[in-house]
Amino acid sequence: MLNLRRPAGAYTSGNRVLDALPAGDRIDLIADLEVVNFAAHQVTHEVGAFLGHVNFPIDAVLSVVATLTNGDTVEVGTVGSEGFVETDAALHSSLANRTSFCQVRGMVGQMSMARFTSRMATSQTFAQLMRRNVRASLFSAQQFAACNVKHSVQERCARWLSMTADRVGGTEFILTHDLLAIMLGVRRSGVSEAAEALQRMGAISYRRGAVTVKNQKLLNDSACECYEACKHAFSSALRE
Amino acid sequence: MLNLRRPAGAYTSGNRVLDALPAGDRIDLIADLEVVNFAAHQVTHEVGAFLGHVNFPIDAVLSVVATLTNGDTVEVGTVGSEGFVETDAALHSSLANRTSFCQVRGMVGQMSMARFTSRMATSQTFAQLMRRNVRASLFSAQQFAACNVKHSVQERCARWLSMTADRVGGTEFILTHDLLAIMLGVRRSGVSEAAEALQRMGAISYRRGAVTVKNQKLLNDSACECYEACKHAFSSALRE
DNA sequence: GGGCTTCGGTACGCTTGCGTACGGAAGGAA
DNA sequence: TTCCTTCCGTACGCAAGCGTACCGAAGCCC
Repeated sequence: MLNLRRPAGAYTSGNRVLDALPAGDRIDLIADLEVVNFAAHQVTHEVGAFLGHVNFPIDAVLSVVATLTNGDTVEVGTVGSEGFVETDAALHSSLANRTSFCQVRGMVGQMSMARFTSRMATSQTFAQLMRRNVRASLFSAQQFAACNVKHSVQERCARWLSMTADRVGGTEFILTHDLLAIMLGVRRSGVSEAAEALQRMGAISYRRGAVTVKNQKLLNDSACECYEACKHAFSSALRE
Repeated sequence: MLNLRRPAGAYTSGNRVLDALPAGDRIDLIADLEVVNFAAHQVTHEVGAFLGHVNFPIDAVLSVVATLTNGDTVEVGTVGSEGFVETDAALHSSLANRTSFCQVRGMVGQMSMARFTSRMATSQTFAQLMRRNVRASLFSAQQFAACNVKHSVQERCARWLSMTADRVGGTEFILTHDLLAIMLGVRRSGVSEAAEALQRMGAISYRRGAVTVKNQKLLNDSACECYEACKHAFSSALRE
């Protein structure tokens, strides 16, 4: 997953945004990135907090959530190795607009805010990549807004599982129905029913606290269009 | 509304983002802005379109919508004189990620993409203001995502009407129940029922095709927290 | 003024999903 | 092993909102 040095200086970090940089820009990332492990449910930063560094997921999956005054929490963004969550940093702010936390445990490459800011200022390529990613995050949040009002619980479950499966390396990952329900803003038992249906059709199987994707295509097809839309938004942010 | 020149060179455009610029930066806005009138329902740009210019509303209200493959359309952002809709432009892209159109007719200050880009490059103050506004737009889209899944039709109606009332100069504006229903992603008759309730309590009154805010406080109090949250996000983007 | 379109009031049965609750089972802790 | 917590299956009545439909009225066009 993490390939610290290759002969031609083609350092790859494991984060696809950083790896989309031209090889020359990537070499000195070694000095800038500290690889840390995030545990599941570990909060990366609370809303309003000072952003000390920017997190570039390698095989971890991070979630951005909006917290309502009654304590309800709804997921408004998810990021894996195709991005980073600190959109505020890329918009020259060092205060977090939203809380985010680790959804699926794994490695994250951390860049200090100072290094990040300095790279933004000195490398147009870097800055442009970050901005494209912000664009994808905005698109994705907008898509979620429409999705949440137009698509069924089952479609949204499938969407979430599809998205997460893409971001996790393997086919199995840790997840309780309860947490997924909170992310989607629905009942726990609603998720249990949807998961049951997806399992019956052979798309997934699950045991206590973990999901396995059995048939990726079936799962994707059960998801609403928002899965493909967001996937496309993030992948084109890397290539464009 | 539009004050073309004042003695000390304190030109004000009527758009609060532009007017938040230091007086020195504002003077030459005269050359950069063309004030045009948008008709209700006029599309400012379709998704995927080339952005020829950036629209800074003066007394018009613009909406950003996500269009689903079945043709359903849901509002994912609204902007009045406190912002601008072309977040893509501020992120150095000249392609529109979303469709946007004029919700409430009125004046808009248009800046060509070339001028906008050049200002972004030459004035850090300008660029920073634009980025702050993008941040508010992102925050707002995220809030909508949570709102759409957690709040009732009536709360969301009140939220929308409160937001729009703030953006329109006066207390009355043109609006059909049908259009509001489309924006919120709900039934037309659902909006009619909510509007009836808001009218009964004395918050608004309406006639065929138009709404009048009778009691702003009552209306705000009927709205969900998302009204205040978004209002705060956009206003702090101007001050911070 | 007459005709036609658009808009809003209202109603119907129906579906989805909510809130809640209870019990069983998995699996970690002691 | 036993206990205890966490997680999931399932069920119930209920509320919100959907899809649809019909009608009358407002208001525009000719």
